[in-house]
Amino acid sequence: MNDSSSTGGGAVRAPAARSRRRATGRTTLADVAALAGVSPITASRVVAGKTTVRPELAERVRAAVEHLGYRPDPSARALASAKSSHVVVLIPLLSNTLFTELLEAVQDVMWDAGYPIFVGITQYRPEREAALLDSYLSHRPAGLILTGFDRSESQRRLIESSRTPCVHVMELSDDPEVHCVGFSQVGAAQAVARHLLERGRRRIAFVGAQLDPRTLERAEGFRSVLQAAGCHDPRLEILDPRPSSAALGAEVFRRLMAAHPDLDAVFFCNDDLAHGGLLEALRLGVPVPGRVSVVGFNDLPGNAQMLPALSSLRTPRREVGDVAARMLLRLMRGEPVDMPAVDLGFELKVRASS
Amino acid sequence: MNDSSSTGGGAVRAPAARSRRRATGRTTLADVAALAGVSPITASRVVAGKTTVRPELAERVRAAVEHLGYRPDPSARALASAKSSHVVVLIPLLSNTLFTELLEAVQDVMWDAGYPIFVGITQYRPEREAALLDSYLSHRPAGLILTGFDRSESQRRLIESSRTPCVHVMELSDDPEVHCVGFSQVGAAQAVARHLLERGRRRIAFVGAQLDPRTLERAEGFRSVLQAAGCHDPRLEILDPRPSSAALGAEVFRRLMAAHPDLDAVFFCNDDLAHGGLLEALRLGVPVPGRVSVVGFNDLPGNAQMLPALSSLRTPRREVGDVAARMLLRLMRGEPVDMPAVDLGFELKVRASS
DNA sequence: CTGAAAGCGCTTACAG
DNA sequence: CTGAAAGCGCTTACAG
Repeated sequence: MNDSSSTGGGAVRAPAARSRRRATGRTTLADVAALAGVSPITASRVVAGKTTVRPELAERVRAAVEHLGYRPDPSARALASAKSSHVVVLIPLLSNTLFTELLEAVQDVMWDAGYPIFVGITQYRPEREAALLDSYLSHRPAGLILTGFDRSESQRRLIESSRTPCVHVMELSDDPEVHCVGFSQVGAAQAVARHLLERGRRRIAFVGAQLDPRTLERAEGFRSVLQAAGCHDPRLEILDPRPSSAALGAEVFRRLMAAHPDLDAVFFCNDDLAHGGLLEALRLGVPVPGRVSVVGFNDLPGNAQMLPALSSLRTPRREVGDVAARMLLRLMRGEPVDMPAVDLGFELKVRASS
Repeated sequence: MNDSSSTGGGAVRAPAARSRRRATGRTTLADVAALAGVSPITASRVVAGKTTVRPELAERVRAAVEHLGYRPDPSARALASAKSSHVVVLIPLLSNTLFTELLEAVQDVMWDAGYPIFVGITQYRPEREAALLDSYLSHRPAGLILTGFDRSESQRRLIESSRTPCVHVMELSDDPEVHCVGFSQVGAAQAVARHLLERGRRRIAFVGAQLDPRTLERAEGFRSVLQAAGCHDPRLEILDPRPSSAALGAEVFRRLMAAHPDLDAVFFCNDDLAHGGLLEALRLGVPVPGRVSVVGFNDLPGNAQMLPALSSLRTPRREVGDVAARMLLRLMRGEPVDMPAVDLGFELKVRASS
């Protein structure tokens, strides 16, 4: 009941007294200050959570805010302080559960901290990311979360000169100036390769799609281990530029089996590829893991239901999102950060397929 | 080379002449106007794309914008015009490909039109949606895209009173005041039920999870057709409140087969449930479609790879996103919209599983 | 701890 | 078609 008076205030106050007035009808900080009997600056300080206000006054202001249903105007705030109160997150795409889980974790933390997030989809295209960065940076975001490090020198300078706190996710850097949260893509792929070698496999194929930087790092890790074991065959390294999908996994598995009947293991760089491969094995009557071991990557939901259940390298994407968001929050507040690079590791989930 | 002078301008112009000046170093519309030799208002009109400026002046302004690398400040713009230039999209979650595809389509259209989008995840929780709406509306977005109609009267009033152009997606309404783009959830489920009846199935189960409004509408459509055919058995209607997943689909399928050995078809309300069901059938040795037909919903990627390939009802989520975004753009520009409700239909993809 | 003044960068209304 | 003035709602310095 009383609430209605706070929004319908347009008719009550400043009734077209001054002709040039542009009435938006919005409850402003001035309204709050007037009701609390303080100056707008003091009201501003209370609303912004500064502690330099006498408790008694602060209480009066809070009561006024409550009574009027006051909500600060983000635009006015951003204009006056030269800083917006939202966070920008740039990810390659939404069609990989990896990124949606990361995003949800970031959003959970940022929402609690009062920061809405802008999500930009780069589609793994550098020009698209550059355009997004350019556009979003003009909003002067409070913080920035970027996927990986694959960008041009001029973009790095753009970010640098904007002085926007920034955290990179999914990869690690040695540069102490760079803040990042992730795990070793190379190391993760090495763990999978070693696992297959330990299972006695020697003719091991690697299947990567999309060919983004992280996929190439995994290929590198895989290759290094196989070369050291003296069983690396470049013909078993399939790098397909098309986007990752079950259909592609099935297609590649079929081709591999036809060309290399002695194949005894396949490491798919993504679980959806592996699902396709596993189903194709079923279709072809190739026993898994009897004849061929199959391992996926990321360990997205659904692996346990596969036939056989799919072994996969579990990547900590929720944790990455969570830790990265908290780190960014510290940077945004100017608080010290323990370590610029946080390695969250990974875990090989061995199931029936290997 | 020349570009660097536009950003490094802080040292060049207004060198701490007036003491109170807060130097942001940003290139402003005033800089553009000065260089072009026009007033800021004229420059503003050119930048905003108004046609009421003499071509010659407009050209000078555009050249100045180009030369200085001027980018309008969104906050200042929003404050002065009482309108932001971004669009808010509220969806239940990111873990359903349905919504990520819809989102990508919306983003594609809005990006081209120059509107960044804010994405809010409601997690199917009304309180969460209410909080998001409250927060995002305070930014005075240029437009709003909402999933479905399931919200309280007070929220509807909040949206209404904000006068934000709004389009609803995934469901249809009769109300001519309401703008929406979607298809008939009831009709889609009826199509699946009829298809199974035509296949000679009589003991048909329905499996729905999450129990959001659209799932319940599908249950309703399914029920109506089976009742009309005289073969509705309430015990075969499984409505599970847990989130949809392959694991849940597998679990429910196993339970159903154990309790009702005479079952001859299952309609899963989501493809991930159906995938789990199909894999469980393989595991149990239940022939599909020999003994049991299986149909999914949405027709997300990967159905063709399943064993057997999964029949599913294809929903037009990309088209929904695309059409909804274009409709919203028209509303935002105050242009007339042909029809307030656009029904995009659906298509039953019959594959080997039914 | 508190406040009067100025300013953030743009656009709205009003005159010409 | 063009512009001088005022204002959007807040915060930053600067004084007390």
